[in-house]
Amino acid sequence: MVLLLLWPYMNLPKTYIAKDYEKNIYQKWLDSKCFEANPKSTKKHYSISLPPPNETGVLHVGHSLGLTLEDILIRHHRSLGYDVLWLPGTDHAAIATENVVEKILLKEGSSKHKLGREQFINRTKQFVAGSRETINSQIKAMGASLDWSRSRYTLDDTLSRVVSEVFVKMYNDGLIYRGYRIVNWDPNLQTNVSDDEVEYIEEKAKLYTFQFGPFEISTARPEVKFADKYIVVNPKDKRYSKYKHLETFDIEWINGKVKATLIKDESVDPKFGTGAMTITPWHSQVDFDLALKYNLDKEQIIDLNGKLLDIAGEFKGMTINDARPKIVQKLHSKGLLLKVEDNYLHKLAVNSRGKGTIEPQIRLQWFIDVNKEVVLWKGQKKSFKQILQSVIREGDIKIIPKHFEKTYFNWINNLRDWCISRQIWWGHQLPVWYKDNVDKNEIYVGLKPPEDQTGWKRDQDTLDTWFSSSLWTFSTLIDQKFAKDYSVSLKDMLNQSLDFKTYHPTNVLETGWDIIFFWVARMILSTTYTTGQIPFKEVYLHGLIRSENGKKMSKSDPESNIDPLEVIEEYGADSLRLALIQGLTAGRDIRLGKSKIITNRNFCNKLWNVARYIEDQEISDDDRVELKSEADHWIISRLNLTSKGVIKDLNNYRFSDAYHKIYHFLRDELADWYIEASKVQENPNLLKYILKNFLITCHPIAPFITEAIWQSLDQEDLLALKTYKEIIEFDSSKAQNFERLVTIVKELRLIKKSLDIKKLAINSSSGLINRNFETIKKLVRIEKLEDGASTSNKTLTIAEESFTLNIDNTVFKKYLSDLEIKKGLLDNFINNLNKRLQNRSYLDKAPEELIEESRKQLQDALKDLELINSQIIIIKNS
RNA sequence: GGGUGAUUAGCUCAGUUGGCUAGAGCAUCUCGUUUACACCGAGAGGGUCGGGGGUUCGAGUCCCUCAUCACCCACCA
Repeated sequence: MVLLLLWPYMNLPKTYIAKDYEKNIYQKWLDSKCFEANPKSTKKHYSISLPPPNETGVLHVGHSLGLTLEDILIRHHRSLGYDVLWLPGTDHAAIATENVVEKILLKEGSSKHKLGREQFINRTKQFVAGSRETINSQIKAMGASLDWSRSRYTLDDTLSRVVSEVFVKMYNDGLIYRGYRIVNWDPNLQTNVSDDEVEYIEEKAKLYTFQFGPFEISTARPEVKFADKYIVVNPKDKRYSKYKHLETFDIEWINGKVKATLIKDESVDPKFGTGAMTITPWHSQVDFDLALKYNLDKEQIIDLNGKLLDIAGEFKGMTINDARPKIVQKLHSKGLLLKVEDNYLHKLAVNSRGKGTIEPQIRLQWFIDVNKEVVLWKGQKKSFKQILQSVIREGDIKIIPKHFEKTYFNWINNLRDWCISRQIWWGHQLPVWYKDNVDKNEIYVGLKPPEDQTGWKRDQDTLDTWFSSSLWTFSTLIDQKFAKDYSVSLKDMLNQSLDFKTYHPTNVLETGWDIIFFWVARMILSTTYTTGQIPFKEVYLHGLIRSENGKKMSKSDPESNIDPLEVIEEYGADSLRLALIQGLTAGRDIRLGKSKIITNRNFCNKLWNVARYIEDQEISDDDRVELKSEADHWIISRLNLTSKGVIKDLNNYRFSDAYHKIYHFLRDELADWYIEASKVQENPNLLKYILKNFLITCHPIAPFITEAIWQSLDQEDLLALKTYKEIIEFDSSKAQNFERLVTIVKELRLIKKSLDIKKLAINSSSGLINRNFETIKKLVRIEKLEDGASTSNKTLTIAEESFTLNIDNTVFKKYLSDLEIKKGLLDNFINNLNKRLQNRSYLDKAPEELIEESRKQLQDALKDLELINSQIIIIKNS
């Protein structure tokens, strides 16, 4: 006890326990309103829209990465002196949310249809109300410096208004149409989904070959074949050259005779199976396209619940899975089954939400036309497809990393009309009314219901979630006072909203590459159309986070799954942030495991202890900073380099490089060398200066710990409010002297270590060594060699400084082998340089600075070699 | 079938317009308890940069080719 009291007083505890600080610090930031944007400010502006998480979501490590990168960019720009807006919000996530609520209802023995639309929506609102705060508080735990005063939600009045406005505008421009098209129908969820939401799961299935009149046809899906009456072959296929295009055949089939027509079309692959196939236009996109091309009949076989219709005769009402073997059996009994192959690899289409099997259906749906050239962009009428291509091609928007531009173009080239209607209730209901009957042609599309509502019925469908999120960058910046004022047009709403005028286009969209089609492309589409502006100037794509063994993280595998909330609790948000950017490359997946997080927790603790040490120093009252020792000049030169380098890296999205600079400075320069040196040649005011400036540099990357230390330095203001500062001047020749000192210390340590000498003493007439002798003594743990103490003293020269050592001949000779190795390396290097410098072509073609550098390198190397040689001679002679 | 990315130390990865005597973290090994820190310090070992060819004064970096892995898109009757 007594002993403890005698220990020097320390402000800070010995280890940094993040959770003791982070919540308080975040609250302080909130209280100071330092995250709030100020559009009236005369500073330059910088803005990012947070990709809105699902309101019912729980923070996962993918969110953490996005939040970390965006927060770094945001804080970095604040430090650069910008007025900054980072706008948060949540997405209503139509299908996902409806799905969750339906499951809850199912448990209660209820269903959405039992409740009815209004009650169901109320129920969903209730459910959602609680969970939005959950995700937001988890975002705060990451340290994200969002402007919460501007938080938005996709179902806000303003955003809903904009959704309707854009729908109506597109409809009036003829860009939205209603039509019968093949859609991806999910019988489980009773809705269709967009092409991009369909996933394919590979499975083994049976491939059946049947006799179909004179043709043999193969299929994995006999149950849809009832109404097949078109055979398609390739026109170049010689096996079928005796038959003519449009020739008809009477064919015995599942339920008796059918009349079938032959179609010859290039799209058929003659190498697959028999080269002949039948088509089912109602339940296949490709078949549907063929049917359109040749104007063929289309018949529905399967209903919306996945059951067979009347056309199936005796099989009517059966589900597909039940009917399949029975139909095969029937065809077999009729002698029409020729072959069954078992291991046919087949890709099953499923909904990415809920994994229900997709059953293509023809349905009357709403679409956005991507090919109609009526959209005004840069003074020309273009199609959405053309605009999507041109903004990237012409550099209006830059994608980082660049190679994703190819993926993007590839997707756009294959883009079909975007199906925007969904048969669910949670979301933006279509602003569409029908007179009397849904199937009749009288349609009203408007912001408000028809004035005389008698006989009008609103479309029951809602819009694809991505329709509203595609408006996110600008719909969130519109003044909310306009939401219900229909006297103000959409154009005026934009023009009169200061936030929109100030912060749009946003500077960068930061998101995962997996969302480039869903969201990035659609934002460009909707935003250019509505505002005439691009939504963002740059797109930074990050990769997916994988577990340490390279697998996708999943909650079902708790061994490898990293839960950010657990990590924050145990190691702190900063450790997680640092781990996420260590080794990060744009667009590439990263592996994340505990070890990386622990490394960075250790790094935080190192910073903590450096601060602890510095705070313990007696700082003189005047607070004046002055450079005294060579170490002082050196560390300032390093700090300068680090600080400037980090700023440059962050300007260029080089997060990992910035990380390494900070890591290197703290551990290898400040802690290992300068602090140790400063214990001998004290300069506490400078130490504090270095710490403060280093904290400013680190703050965007590790905001919590830097702020915690800043607060403990008795600072009255918040670190979060500080801007980058110029580092004071230094003398570079003095800085270089210290560099030489470092070389000497390293060499002496090596001698002690490799020659296993416990006590080493040196003597020197060198000014550098004598000025810094106490430092060397401390760093190497050596003694001063008394003048004339021994006649067997050996002379060494390192970094141009000579000194004598008290080692005996046998030990000294062991040092020879070290020197020989060094000499070998140096010889090699010199040879290469000589070769290069004697090469005529090199001298002619290489840039002058480079040649100059080579010459200097050679000079230095020769000098080193000379020293080593003389050293070797001394040792050999001793 | 079309496309993209990757292949660098035992592991995870940097290496920006070619200038490299190829780096970092982790792991391994040796040494060390020096009052900021053992969540520490001082050191060491470890690589013919996937193979082959080419362009160049010069290639980890650019081009061609092969191999392996991962992913995306389309198709799969």
